[in-house]
Amino acid sequence: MLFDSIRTIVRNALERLGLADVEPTIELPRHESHGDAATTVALQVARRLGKPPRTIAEEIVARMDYDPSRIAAVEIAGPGFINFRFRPRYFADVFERILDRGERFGFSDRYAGKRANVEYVSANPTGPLHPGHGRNVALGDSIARLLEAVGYRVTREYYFNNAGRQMQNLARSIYARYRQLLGDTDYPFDEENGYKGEYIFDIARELIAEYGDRLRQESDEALAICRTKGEQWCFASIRRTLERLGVHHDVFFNEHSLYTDGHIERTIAALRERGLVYEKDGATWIATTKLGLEQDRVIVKSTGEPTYRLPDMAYHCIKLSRGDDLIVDVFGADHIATIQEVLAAVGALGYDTSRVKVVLHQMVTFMKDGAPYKLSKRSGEQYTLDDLIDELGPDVVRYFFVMRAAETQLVFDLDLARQQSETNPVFYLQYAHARICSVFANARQLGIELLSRDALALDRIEHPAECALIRTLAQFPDVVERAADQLAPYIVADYLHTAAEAFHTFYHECRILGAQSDDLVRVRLALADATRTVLRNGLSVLGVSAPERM
RNA sequence: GCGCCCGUAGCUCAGUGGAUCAGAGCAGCAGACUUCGGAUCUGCCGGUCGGGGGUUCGAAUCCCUCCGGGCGCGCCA
Repeated sequence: MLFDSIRTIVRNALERLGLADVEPTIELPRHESHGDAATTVALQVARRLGKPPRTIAEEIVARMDYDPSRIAAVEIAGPGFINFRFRPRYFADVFERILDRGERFGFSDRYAGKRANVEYVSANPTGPLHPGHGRNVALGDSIARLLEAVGYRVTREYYFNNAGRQMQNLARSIYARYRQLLGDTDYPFDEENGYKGEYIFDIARELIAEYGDRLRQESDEALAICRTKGEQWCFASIRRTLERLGVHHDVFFNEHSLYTDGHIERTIAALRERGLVYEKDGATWIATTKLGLEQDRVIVKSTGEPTYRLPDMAYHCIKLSRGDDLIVDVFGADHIATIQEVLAAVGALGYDTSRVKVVLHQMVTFMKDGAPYKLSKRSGEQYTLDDLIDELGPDVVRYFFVMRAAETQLVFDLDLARQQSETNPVFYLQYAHARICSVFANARQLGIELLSRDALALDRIEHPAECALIRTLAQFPDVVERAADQLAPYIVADYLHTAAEAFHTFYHECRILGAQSDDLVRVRLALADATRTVLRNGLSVLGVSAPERM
């Protein structure tokens, strides 16, 4: 948006040079002294033309046709960069286009008509979400919001397994606590595999309230009741936590349905058909070495039960056959081995795995009292994601988890996050938004209305801080698109800081309601309003609220 | 041992598939409107981009190698 006119000017010059096929890249120079826009197109074509880039730059500039009331100077610098300097009129034109987009500024329809599926959280119902899950939750949901911001129709999916060994352990854990609470204090608890959290006692207490001592006679039926009760309790807990973070899934996919629907059978048959399956030591193996991986893996144990890999493969076959244009899996780093096997197998079955994008985030290290704070569901620790939200609020939690690139090992200092509440990056953004809202409240009291684009005297824009703010705002749509393409919400978080900063600087240097003329008051109010839109839309992508006052 | 990720300022991190003087936040130091929210703004301090090779006119960025951290490498999920 910022460089649309520049791109046209450069394209036309290239055309006159017989280089109509070249797509010039226009960039924001790293240093302000290098102007407002720069193109490296002369360097791009230097090799092809066999001429020094500076000479080419001169030829291009000589053939440029531009409006001197918009562009102050075109300079050739260094090895052949072409730098442009804008006049305020140029920024006024850009601002006009920002205003045209209104409330939707920053969002686009670039991928309109496309469908995306984002799978995240996918924690099994064996306990409350722990803080480490927070990164997956925040990352996955922000990615879903980002994709929506560029036009995708997004399905948010949660994959879970409510059968299998883990659930048996849960049931046994609950049953053991149930018996102990009933007075059978020597009833054995499986220290190795059992879930030790306090919440198991809570579930057991609910069972006592509901059934009294009627489950005291140990039976399959009693365990089944424990299992069902445990699943319901855990899912309720998980959903409550997600709700607090503004996260809602459209589809809860039960792994068990893969068995009842016959998908497991069909997948294994299809793999067998391609000669990728063999029997050894009583188990069934997949020959992933034939697909370029390190070693073969068991897909059906000698007991006849599939390993987790097989349903994962079947599940991805289903996801790929639904017709989504993009499938995003948000996983923790511990899934790295699995995802390779799954994609290799599914690819061998003829599915186009290039539609699957895996966002693999590294682990989170929580620091408390200056030391790593170990959090494990089975270690008996009580600290949960819910506790973290209690302590820091949903906005801080969401922001902190997405503020860094997924592949960094996030250090989350619980003490710092709490203390930081005054210089917190989240509050910096929210404060800018609240401040703008406050200006509008004052404007309303003075009877000053926000004017429509056509009624604004945009030629009154001349202050450098106004131009700098417009320059920053104009980048927002590109930032959103880049973040969506890279599935990287941190890019938006980073950008919002520079946007808020540009506004605060503008606010200090330019009086809005006290500007010299009514025209200028209106123009600056419109600038503040556009900034508010950017902040609101940007924060919404991150799932962070934009309060009107704080 | 093998695979993937990371190593940039005291700390946490950017650096858009190479190119015009290595950037930001926090911490530290020094300052700032008689008026729109000082949860703000301005400036300063601070880095042989983990080490060493290589490719190039040019490397934080690409290749090789070593060192240091993380996560995996089950007939657990």
